Amino acid sequence: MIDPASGVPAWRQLADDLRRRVAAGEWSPGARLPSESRLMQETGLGRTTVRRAIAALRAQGVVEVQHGWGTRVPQAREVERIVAEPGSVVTTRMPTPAERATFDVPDGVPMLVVIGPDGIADAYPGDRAQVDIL
Amino acid sequence: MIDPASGVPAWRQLADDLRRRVAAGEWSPGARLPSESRLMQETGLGRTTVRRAIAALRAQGVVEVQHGWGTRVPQAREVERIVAEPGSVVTTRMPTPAERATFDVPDGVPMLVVIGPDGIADAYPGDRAQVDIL
DNA sequence: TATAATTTGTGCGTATGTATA
DNA sequence: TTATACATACGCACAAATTAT
Repeated sequence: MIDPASGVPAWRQLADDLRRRVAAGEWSPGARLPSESRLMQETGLGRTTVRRAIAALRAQGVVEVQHGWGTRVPQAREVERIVAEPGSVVTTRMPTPAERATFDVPDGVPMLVVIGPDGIADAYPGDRAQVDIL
Repeated sequence: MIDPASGVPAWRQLADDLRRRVAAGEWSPGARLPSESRLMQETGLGRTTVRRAIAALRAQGVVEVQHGWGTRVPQAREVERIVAEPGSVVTTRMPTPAERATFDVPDGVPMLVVIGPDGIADAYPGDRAQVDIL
């Protein structure tokens, strides 16, 4: 799984792998991800490397870490995670009055706009969505 | 170049190829891309298929098309195109007062926030930036 | 000014494969 | 299984815009 000769840092390979598995729904929200020790065993990596991967995922909001308990996918996921295909373009703008009405977007919240490879644009309220690039 | 047996529609393969070549700077802004007829010759595709690929790129702002002249990379590119690495997360929010000052962001313009695979976040004014996923 | 060549815009019909009812 | 709908892809013809001769 982790390829030391690929040129990609090991912590990044592990983070990428975990991010993909979270996006695939391997762990339901609230469920515990493998512990640091377990990840060390499964991957053969050191603790520093494993922790660095998890730190990156925490910063991205992909996982939550609770001291003494473990790592989990955020429970009530207030943000929808949109997986952007290669060939997409992501922009942002303020919502139109129509979008404010249909999505019930609060004042001061921008929209995330994903223009797919087919040129079709989808807009999501910025307080409830984020785009994952896998 | 275009592989009919790949399962990916031919127009999408062509669009992806052209998008990558534009991002690589193969055509400087204002320069003319190959005409529809040329792309038909080079790829062996029909005109409908070639035009569909270009339509997708137009919708994404990757190219501009001028009737009777041709297709070009937008001249004065008012938006900065950020290429997002796999493993990144894209969100949006309104700028902080500090960002408004340093970037000179007009009222009502949100920020595009790219959190890299390393967990480091970069924010760009939404009216001057968009994220490409290659 | 006029003409021709090139290029994109638009509309038509046809065929094939795939997903859905 | 059949029928329907949709996406993809091809070919053709003509209109409109641009540029060079």
